[in-house]
Parts: sequence; C-alpha cells; structure tokens
Amino acid sequence: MPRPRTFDENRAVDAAMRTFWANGYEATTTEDLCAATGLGRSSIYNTFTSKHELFRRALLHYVATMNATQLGILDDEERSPVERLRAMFAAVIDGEMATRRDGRSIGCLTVNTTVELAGRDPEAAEILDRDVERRAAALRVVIAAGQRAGEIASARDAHALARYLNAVIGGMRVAGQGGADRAALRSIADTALDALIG
Amino acid sequence: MPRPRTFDENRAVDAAMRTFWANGYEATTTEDLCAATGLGRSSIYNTFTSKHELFRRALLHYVATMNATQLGILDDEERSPVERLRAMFAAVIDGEMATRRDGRSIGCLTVNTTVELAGRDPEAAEILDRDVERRAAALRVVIAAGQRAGEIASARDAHALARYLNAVIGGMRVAGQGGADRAALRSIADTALDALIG
DNA sequence: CAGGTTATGGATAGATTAGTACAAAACTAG
DNA sequence: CTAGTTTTGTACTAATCTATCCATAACCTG
Repeated sequence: MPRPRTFDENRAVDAAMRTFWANGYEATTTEDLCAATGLGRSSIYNTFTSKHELFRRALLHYVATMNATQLGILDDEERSPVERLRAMFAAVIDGEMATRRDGRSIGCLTVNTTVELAGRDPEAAEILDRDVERRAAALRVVIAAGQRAGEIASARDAHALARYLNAVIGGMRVAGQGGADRAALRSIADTALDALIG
Repeated sequence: MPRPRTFDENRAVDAAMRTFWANGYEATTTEDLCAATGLGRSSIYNTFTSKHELFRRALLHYVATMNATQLGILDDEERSPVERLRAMFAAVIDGEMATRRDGRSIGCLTVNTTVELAGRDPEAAEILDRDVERRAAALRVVIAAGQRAGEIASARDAHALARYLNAVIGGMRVAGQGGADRAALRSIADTALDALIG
C-alpha cells in the first residue's frame, strides 16, 4: 500500500560515495549530494536520516566493493603469491589512473577518510580499522604462502611485511593525489617488492 | 606613530598551523583560529586577510620548519648515507608519536593537505609540489652517495628510490593516523630499507 | 476505485560560517 | 601632552549549512 521509491537506494549510495571520495566529507554539501544522486532533500533525509549516516553508508559501500576487488585478487588461487601481489599493485595503479583529473587522482576513500576524519569520528574509525585488518589478514596469507614457496626471500614475519605493503599502498595513494603518474607509481610498487623478493 | 601589535605574528601562524594540522582546513573555523592564536577576529583579518591566506602562511611555515628538520638530517655529513635515512625515519616516527592522542596521530600537514585540498586549491598544490621536489632532491643525493659507497645495493636509479622512500613516509603518516604504534611504524621503516640495502 | 501509507518537492527554520564596519583604545614621535 | 596612525573588541552582515515541515502526489492492496 505504501508508495514505492522511484530510485535505487544502492545507486544513490554509490553516487554519494563518489562525491565524498572526490571532495571529502566536510567539503561535500547536502546540495552536492542531491545533485549527485538526483534526489531531493526530502528523499535523502527520509532514506538516510543525516549527512553523516549517508557518509557511513557510502564508506561501507566503498570497502565492500572497491577494496573487496583487491581482496579477490589476493585470493586468486590461479596465480603464484608474488604474482598476486603484483596484480594487486597493478589494480591500485589502475584505480589511481581511473580517477585522475587535472593531473591528480582522488586517491582512495579509506585513506582520505583516515586522514580527514578518523581522529574525530569513531564510527568511521571503526569501519576503517576493520578494513585495514581485513586487508592485512589477506596480505599475510599471501605473504606466508610466498615464503613457503620460496618466492619471497625476506625473513621478516608475515605480519610485518603485510603492514609494510599496506603502508606502501597508502603512500602510493597519497602520491597519486600529489600528481604521480603511472610510471612513477609503477616504479614505487616495483621497488617496494624488492624488500620482499630481495 | 602607529600602535604596535601586541602579539607575535610568527607565534600566531604557528598556532594556526597546529589547528589546521589537527583538524584539517574545512573543519577549522575562524573561531577555532581565534581561540588557538588568542587573537580577536579583527586582528586575524587585519593581519592575514582571510582564512585561506592564513592557511597558506601556516602551510609555508610547516614546510619551512618541520620538513626542514628532516632535510637537515639528510644533509648531516657526520653520518653515513644509510644512517641518515635511518635517522630520517626515526624522526618521522618520533613526530608521529609526539602528536598522538587517543591512539592516533594527526599525521603530517603536507600529507593531510595533499589529501584534503591539493585537487581544488592550486596555491596549496604548488607549495606541496615544491616541498615534494625538495625532499626528493635531498633523498636522491643521499641515495646516490650510498650507492657509490656500496652501502645501498639496489641497482635502481636514485630517482626511483627517492620516490619510493617518499611514498613510504607518506604511508607511515597515514598508518599513524590509522592507529599504528611505534613498533608498527618502526617495522615498516625497517622493512622499507630492505629494498635499498638488500 | 477507494483508502491507507509513503515518497516527494518546495518552502523554511535555525544555526553556523567567513568576513566587515566602526568606534574606541593604545602607542609613538615630535 | 598631543596628533596621527594602527590595533583591537564588539556588534553586525550576508551567505551558507544541515535539517525539518507540510501539503500534495503517487502507489499498492483489497
């Protein structure tokens, strides 16, 4: 009996995600969100209750989709461990290039949110912490497999190497926002793997 | 004949810098800046003309002081090249620990600004680009010296290695804001150097 | 087709924002 | 001590921000 929605909630969250991603939380206005989603204020507040809650949904959507793609690459049994790490870096670089405009990328929403909000938004911080842990766990599995197979020569434990690779990815994201091009990012990734392969 | 200022302009810029550093550009209000500097609105606008201009001054102050300290470490002729790189990482880690509150650091103002503003603030972007270039240049000198001395085994050219180290530093900054503790940051730095030393 | 329920659009509220106007205070040079 | 200049505090403006209110439209079920 109720009047049904004329829009797809997931599409709206996706559009909001892209806006927050490109502009950050504070610099995104509710009107920006209306324009991006094509919805009116009423529909947005009726569906998502607040800007902050819509952001939370957008961030969850991001980690569930974008970063999940990277986890899929790490889980790909078809490739050897090091090949998976290379593929993951390649995906990061492709992502940076895909969002490039005026010589700079918009980076990664989780990195951007860590920098802008983690210190004063516990809800966002919790989502980010969980995501980091998931990524680190996936990396540890691949690294340990690589060590067993002899592909990874580093004697450092998988925990430390996973943390390190996570940091490198974050650094590449910042570099992309700072204007690094594909060749620069590729050379960062290649160099980073030297620490594992030797 | 004119009435003199009762405050030190540099101290005001420094206080503003810390506020922008901790909270970001957008989330810092002019009232925050009044509270942090101890000045009234009139004094701030009379001296700095706008929030944006004060931010520009604060960012310049940051790169001139905080990052200059790191450049000083890289130029320290007393130490061997690799020792300089280790000292630089140690300084980064100490900096992250010094601004830690509630388990997270506030990172680095240049990284934070790259993430929050570089894409839509050409003035900030220019300052950041120059700073990255200065840091990369100093790193290249140290790396080349290390390669000549045989301390750095990597055959990659100094440009690529400098870019890589810069990215790692940025990644450590993000990790610090994400909650990484001293041991975690130290392990990232140590692992990162494996790529140069072998 | 009618009744109940929700979605929607437009107007609006209330707070907060960056920035300004202005008068009075304060200082120094003569 | 006084004239001249700048600083400074207070009050204010105008815009913008998030969020809400309410009347109307739209839809499904029975």
